[in-house]
Amino acid sequence: MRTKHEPTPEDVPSFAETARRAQIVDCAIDAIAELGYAKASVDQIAKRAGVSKGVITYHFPSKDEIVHAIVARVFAMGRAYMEPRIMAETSAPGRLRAYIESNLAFIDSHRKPLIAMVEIAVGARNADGSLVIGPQSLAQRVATLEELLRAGQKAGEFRRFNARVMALTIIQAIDGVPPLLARVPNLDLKLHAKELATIFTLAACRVATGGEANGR
Amino acid sequence: MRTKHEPTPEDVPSFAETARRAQIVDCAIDAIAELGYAKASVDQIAKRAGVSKGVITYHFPSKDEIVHAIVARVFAMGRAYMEPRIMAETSAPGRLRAYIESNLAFIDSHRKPLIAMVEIAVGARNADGSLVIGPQSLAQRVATLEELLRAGQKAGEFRRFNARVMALTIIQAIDGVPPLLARVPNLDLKLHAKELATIFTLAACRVATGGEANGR
Amino acid sequence: MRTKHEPTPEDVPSFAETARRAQIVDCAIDAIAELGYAKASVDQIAKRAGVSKGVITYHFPSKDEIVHAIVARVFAMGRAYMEPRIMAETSAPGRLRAYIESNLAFIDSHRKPLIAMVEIAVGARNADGSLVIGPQSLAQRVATLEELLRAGQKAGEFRRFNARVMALTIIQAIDGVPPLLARVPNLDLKLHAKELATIFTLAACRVATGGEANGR
Amino acid sequence: MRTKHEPTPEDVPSFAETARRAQIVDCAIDAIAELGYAKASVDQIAKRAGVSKGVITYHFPSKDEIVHAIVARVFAMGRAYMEPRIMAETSAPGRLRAYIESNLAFIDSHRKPLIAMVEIAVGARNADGSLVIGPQSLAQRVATLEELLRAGQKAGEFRRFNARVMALTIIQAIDGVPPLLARVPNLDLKLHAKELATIFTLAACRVATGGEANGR
DNA sequence: TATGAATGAGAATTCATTCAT
DNA sequence: TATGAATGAATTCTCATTCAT
Repeated sequence: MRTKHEPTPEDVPSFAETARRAQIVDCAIDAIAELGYAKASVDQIAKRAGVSKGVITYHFPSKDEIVHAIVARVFAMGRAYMEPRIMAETSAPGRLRAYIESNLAFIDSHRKPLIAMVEIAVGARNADGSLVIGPQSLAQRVATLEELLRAGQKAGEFRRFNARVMALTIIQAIDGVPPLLARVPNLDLKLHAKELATIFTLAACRVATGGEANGR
Repeated sequence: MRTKHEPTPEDVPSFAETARRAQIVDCAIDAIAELGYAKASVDQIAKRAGVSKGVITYHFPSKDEIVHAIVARVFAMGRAYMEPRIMAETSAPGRLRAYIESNLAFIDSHRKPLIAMVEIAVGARNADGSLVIGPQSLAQRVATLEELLRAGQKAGEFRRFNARVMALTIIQAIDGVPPLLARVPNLDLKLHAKELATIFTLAACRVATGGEANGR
Repeated sequence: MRTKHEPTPEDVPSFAETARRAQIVDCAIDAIAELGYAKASVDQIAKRAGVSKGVITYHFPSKDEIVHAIVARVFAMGRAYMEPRIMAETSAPGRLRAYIESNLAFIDSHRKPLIAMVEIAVGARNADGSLVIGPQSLAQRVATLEELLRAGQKAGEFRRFNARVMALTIIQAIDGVPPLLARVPNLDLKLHAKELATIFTLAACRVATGGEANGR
Repeated sequence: MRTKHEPTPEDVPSFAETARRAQIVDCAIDAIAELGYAKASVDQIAKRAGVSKGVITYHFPSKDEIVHAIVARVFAMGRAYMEPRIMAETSAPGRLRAYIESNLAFIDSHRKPLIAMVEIAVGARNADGSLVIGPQSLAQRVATLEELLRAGQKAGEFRRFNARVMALTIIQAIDGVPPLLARVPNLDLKLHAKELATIFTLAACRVATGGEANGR
């Protein structure tokens, strides 16, 4: 997979190598977002990258690995964007609101990658037929949000509810946005984020504070 | 083009014809739900139906028509299931709850068709590249729910909120369920439905009634 | 191929049978002329006849037999049309002119069948790969015309030329007309026939300058 | 889309590319001439070229393009062969004779390509159903020959006749030869050409008896 | 006789992957 | 590293033919 007579340490990819891979991943995202997963052939990706098809297979032994690289990259970018924004808040409702709003803001500023992710989520299968974006990815995100919610319940800021189901529901509502974007491109995501945050704040908080939850 | 003394109408398909088409649609749903849209070839559908590949094309001139038949059928079944259950309620919160719960109940009792619908929604393209399940399908469902919400606002049962966005959000939360099912098959949908209904009741109702909304 | 318990003599086809076969042959001619041989499927023929596909195969065990029936019918009709018109002339040039003009007149009044014949001539192959309209059909027509020409030479009405080649050339010029019609539908065939007749009369008759014309 | 320091023009196909395309066109000609257009599948062409089926589609995105390449090539070769031979003559009868003889000589020395052309002319349809070799190709050839004939009339070398019809007739007589070859392979084309040239020279040139020949 | 469902072979085309240069 | 030619499997669709009713 690598040339054997490499003098530098085996597994440290060169700068050029890294750049090429990044470029290919970018172009693959473009292709998948625009053409759909099924029509995003290696040819199309190569055309967008302005290189020959061979280059792709040189850097990514199989198409699956491109897909995995896309998934890994977008998840990493999402976490990097959201985490500081969530942690900047100190109250549980603040963190919940930050979770929802930063997630949608990330989606808003990375529309193509997220449309591509949706295509991959539904269309891409591993060689054995299993989904590329399987239950684990979701479970991990649910667990993180669940923890946030439970902390709020422990602190008495949230009412008693099934944290697992609430987390799942919030994530579903968020994950529904990218496919929506593919169909309604001029959607106002800021407004949408505010509304979602309000809805779930109203739903999670102790009743008396419901009215205030909407204010900022 | 036909013998002149033909008494029966031209285009009434025979019982056998109808049954075959239904069987093929069923098997196509199975194949798509299990293999994903991309891998659900006509061969696979034929294998599941226990007939030769030619039978499929005999009854459906092209694969696209099978997909359209699936979509039409599932939408029709969904409406048939939900409408009476929603109309049985008289209060706006009751109808909202009925909307959510009957929708998830329908999903629960038709898991495969709805997983197939998700595959189609994201993976299937018309010959011109456009999505088979386009913005119109969504817009129509949103409009229906929006009307329900507005009626509640007019009656003073719901607080003031952007009905369009709320409707969109509710539908998103519901539409997020089938892909969830594909990943977490043992999900408790009854619980999920209750929780969703509570969440959106809390979010939609005038604050004072929030607590009651959860009770039944 | 026939029902066995037929009380009437075995091989006398009933009137209905004959009519059906004629109708099918007609529709096959239409289909081939309009769609081209390759696209003239049994389905298309059946649709034009307003019967089910099975009817076709019932009366014609294989598609090849339909094609052979077309060829036989058109050849027979052509001979029936031309022979009396040729024989009505007594001089050799008169017969030559009658041959050419009656042939083109027949083509003119049977455009579809002759366009179909062209399609068959080039597109149709027997199971063994040989052409359906093979060398024999041509050879027979050439022989007939050759005889006519030789008779004229013997009578001193025609100059000395290679009768075989002249016959071939005339028939080629005639056979070139139907494909021409498919491309130039508003061709004036009467004019064309006159011109052809003149050309070959000039070429065949004894004239003073005949010898020089051949010189270089 | 290409590396920036690329000195060579974008669309100049490599030598190997050109050679492959030529080879494929050659093999397609063979296949069509031997099997007929309908049976000349991509598989057959690939088999003759000794390559896999994929190679064909790699160099020619669709089968239609192979056909168009054949047509373009044969027309170009024909013109290249005939033009100098015609222009070498100075008299109108000389040019007419050269036209006919060089055309048949070209046919004689390129039998397979011309049999293939006939197959394509009748069997090949564009995606929209129109003939691949349509009226324009013919019209263009007719126009060229018509001009030649008119020049001879203007110079007083040819008698008065309808130049359009004469041109059409000559071309038909010539175009009838390749299908003849498919049926009578041992045809003496030299003799045939001489005879055709004589026939049309007799028919076109000013002669004393010309008037009578037309009479009845 | 007639119907129309069923069959299976064969067609074009797309595409991930391999490989020599 | 990069290129682009080559491969062969997979897929959709067409169609002549068979067959039960």
